Amino acid sequence: MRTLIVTEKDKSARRIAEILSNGKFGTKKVLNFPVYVFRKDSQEIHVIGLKGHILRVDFPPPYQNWQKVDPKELIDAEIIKVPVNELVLKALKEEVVWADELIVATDFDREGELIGYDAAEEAKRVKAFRSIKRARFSALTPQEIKEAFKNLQDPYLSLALAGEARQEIDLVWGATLTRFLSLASRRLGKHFLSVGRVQSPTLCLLAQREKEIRDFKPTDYWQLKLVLAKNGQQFVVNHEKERFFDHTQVEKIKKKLGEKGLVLEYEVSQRNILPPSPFNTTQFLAAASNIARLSPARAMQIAEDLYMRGLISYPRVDNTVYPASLNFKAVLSFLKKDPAYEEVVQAILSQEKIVPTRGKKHSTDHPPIYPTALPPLDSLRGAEKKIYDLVARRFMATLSPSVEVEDGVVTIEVGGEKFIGKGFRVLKEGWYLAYPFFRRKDEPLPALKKGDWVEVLEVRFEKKQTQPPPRYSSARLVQEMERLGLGTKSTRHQIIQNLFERGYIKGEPIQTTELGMAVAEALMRHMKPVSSPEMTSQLEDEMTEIAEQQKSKEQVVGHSRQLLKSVMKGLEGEKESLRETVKAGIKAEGLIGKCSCGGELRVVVSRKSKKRFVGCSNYFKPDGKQKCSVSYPLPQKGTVASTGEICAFCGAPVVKIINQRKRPWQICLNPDCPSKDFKKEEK
DNA sequence: GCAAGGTC
Repeated sequence: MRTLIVTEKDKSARRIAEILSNGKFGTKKVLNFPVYVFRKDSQEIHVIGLKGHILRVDFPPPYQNWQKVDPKELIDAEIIKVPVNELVLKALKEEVVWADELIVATDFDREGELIGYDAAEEAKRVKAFRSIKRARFSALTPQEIKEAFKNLQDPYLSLALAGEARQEIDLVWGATLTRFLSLASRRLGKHFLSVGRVQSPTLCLLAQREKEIRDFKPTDYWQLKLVLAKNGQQFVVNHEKERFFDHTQVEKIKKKLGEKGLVLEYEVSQRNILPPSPFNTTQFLAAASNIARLSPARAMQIAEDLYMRGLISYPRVDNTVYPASLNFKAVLSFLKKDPAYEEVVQAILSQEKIVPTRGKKHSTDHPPIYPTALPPLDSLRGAEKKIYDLVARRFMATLSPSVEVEDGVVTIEVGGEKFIGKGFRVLKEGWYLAYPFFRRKDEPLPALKKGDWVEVLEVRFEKKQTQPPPRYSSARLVQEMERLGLGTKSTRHQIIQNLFERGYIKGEPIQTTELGMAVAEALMRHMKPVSSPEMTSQLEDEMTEIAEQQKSKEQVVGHSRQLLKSVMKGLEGEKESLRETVKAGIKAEGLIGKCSCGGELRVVVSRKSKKRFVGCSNYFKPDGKQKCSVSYPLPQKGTVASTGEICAFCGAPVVKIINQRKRPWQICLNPDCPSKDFKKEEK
């Protein structure tokens, strides 16, 4: 008997061969693809790993011409399956010819079932099989694998069909609306405007936040702080009223303040800060962005590379709970060989009992991301090193003891007003030793007790502005997408990358471009279903129904097609307005305001100095001679955003400068504006 | 040149 086992990827093919053969297997190459070979009793077994999906869905060639086909026609068009990679398919078929029994051992989830189904269908086209069976397992452990192959099941057809429904619905909606929007706004070729079940709600989320920021009207407020000292040690306290919206009130208080303050209350308390949970993809991407300053797409690319080199475990994972089978001591013992980690490992091992943290998401797909080997000396550089270090440190942090801190709160009376001071001190470093990235600086209060007198050294009167909600960082966005059920662990970073490539978003934290705003507006107004995450959650429900045979694939896809038809009906006669919306958006990009000559002021980058400034669109008049020489300098760092406002003093446009990690900053563009002299005087 | 989902 010749048995062929097909898996989703090479790594699992090898692992399965290893487990079923008790380590005694050979490797051969078929068209350069590894095939793992062993014997069991009278059975000859080959294991081959695919590379994910082997087929993808598409429309037949006549539908490929965007100009000649009305997008509406795509809704009911035939859908064909085409090979993703001819070589993989060829290698599979060669093995199929050899075998007389087939076992599908792809991942046990919807997409895995579909990959297995496609593989089995392709195999059946080569020859008839005595049997096609399915091994179901949810982890690549010896127990699970051996059990699964002892209890072979039938393929789970309805689960595969649910996967097909997902593919077809995504294609039909994506292609129809992408083409419609692109044609309507005449954005063709590489400038096409994409629409999709996951990317579009994500864009709308960002656009809504952008709108809130744009519409936000900042209010001035003042803070009153005192620098105090006790026995020469300085500390800062805030007035109990944290924000004053009327500065005359602060002036009054300032006059009352004396040179001494009385301690009314002083409290010190201790608390523990628990170590972080193990890394799943989302948590990892968030940390890579916040700590290593890498985009999710870049971080994922590096993680995949480290995984392929055997240095970290599988990076595409939802699970945040280590399996019982993970040997912590073994990992710690190789980490200990790195001088940078030696002390940390010692601290972990010195605990009476090592208890790893657990996250909220518990599944058995893969273990959370952890280091699997120490990289050879100097083999990693730059970003690779950062990512490995992050994974190693996070792993060690999850096994480390809690951090112990001390909080101090003091209430001090000065001139009849109450001021509050807060102190913070780390008592035991705990997991900070492994993972120091978010360690707060110690800001201890001096030793104080009720009734003590302290000296007032300085009165600080600070003017501030209320802040709009923050922009999403890539890290926050990945987390938000996970929370809303948008995309998967393997696709979220790519979807965000896509939005960047389409020109819908830019920068970090993420800013929605004018084009992105225009597209989002069109989506929310005329393509409602794809503008919200509900389409995905509904699709998930319906796919469960297909898998459980409560609905047929045809029913679900058919219903989805009807809905799309009604969306397209609503778009009839909207082509012109869509085109105008998009056109206006593109024109508005970089626009700062009106020039006194009637021209438009926009951000221009000097060809010579590569520096940016604000220039007028009438710099050259059509006759090529006369010109408007109005220009304003700009700070060279940060994003420049139009506020639509003009300065009350000089009439020049007011812009917002958004600098990473600084608070947004509104300025009048005119460097000689009288308002600036006024401010100098105020200080 | 369309989507989203696997994997490299």
